[in-house]
Amino acid sequence: MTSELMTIRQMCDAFEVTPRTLRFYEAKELLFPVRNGQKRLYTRRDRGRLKLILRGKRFGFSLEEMRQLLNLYDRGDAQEEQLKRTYAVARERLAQMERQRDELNEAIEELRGQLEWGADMIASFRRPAAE
Amino acid sequence: MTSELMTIRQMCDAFEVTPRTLRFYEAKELLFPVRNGQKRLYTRRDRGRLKLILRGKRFGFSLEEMRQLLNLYDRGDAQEEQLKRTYAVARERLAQMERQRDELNEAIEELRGQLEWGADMIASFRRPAAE
DNA sequence: GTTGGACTTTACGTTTACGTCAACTCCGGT
DNA sequence: ACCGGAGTTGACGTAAACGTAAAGTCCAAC
Repeated sequence: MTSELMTIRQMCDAFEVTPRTLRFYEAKELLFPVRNGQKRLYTRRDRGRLKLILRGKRFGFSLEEMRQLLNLYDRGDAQEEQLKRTYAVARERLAQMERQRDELNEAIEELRGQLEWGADMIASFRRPAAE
Repeated sequence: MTSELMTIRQMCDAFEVTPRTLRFYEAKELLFPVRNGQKRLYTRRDRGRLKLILRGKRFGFSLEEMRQLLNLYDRGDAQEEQLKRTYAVARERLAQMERQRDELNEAIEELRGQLEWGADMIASFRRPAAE
């Protein structure tokens, strides 16, 4: 079923993305499907890359960041230095996400505070410069 | 010092925004400074609104949402129904933020998991379709 | 042989919240 | 009269990640 080469539609169904997305990723040099005449055919390598791309997206990596990471390890020269760099990038992103989460939590607490006062919060919308 | 009417620069310094921002908010009908000839003069009302706008931004409200909320309570008809609607909007937003935070936490956990495996995570970048 | 899908390319549109000019206009000071 | 600074309008630019037509190609089925 999961044949060696997949059409764009099979890919879309498998990964829940649109054809536009796959072409877009190709234009951004994230995927390199082979061609059968006009048609794109996605290899196992493309599927692997796409899987990582989507995972990266969940982590908040930009497409450009993913492209760089993928290309880094695609050249086969996955030496110590390169590995460490990827590792560093990932840890940095993790730190960013944690900061973002903390900010979000602060905002939540603040908003929750307003709401707990009940109608007082609403009043603040009516008497803006009350203080 | 905090005179009744403030120039655009005074506003910028007071709220740490750029002139562009204030004009933008005006174009979006969030602020309504009066004019002294060419120049904009911001009233106490504008300052109150701006304060709420910036607070709203921290809560993740879009400018359009803030405009609606402000206008709602600006018409003076802050009746029960209207109040409840604002309250509802705020609670909904809070729920959104909590969902967002939860998703972020999941992603963080997932990424942290990868990192804890150390170099194995990096390896996953080399053997995409390993599974 | 033609119709219908599936696929293709090209290219402009969308969203949000401003940034960044360019070209004025106005006002106080010298 | 002239200059500099502050303020103004208008318009185009930016970023990300695609969406959405428009128009053409290709192959199998009828």
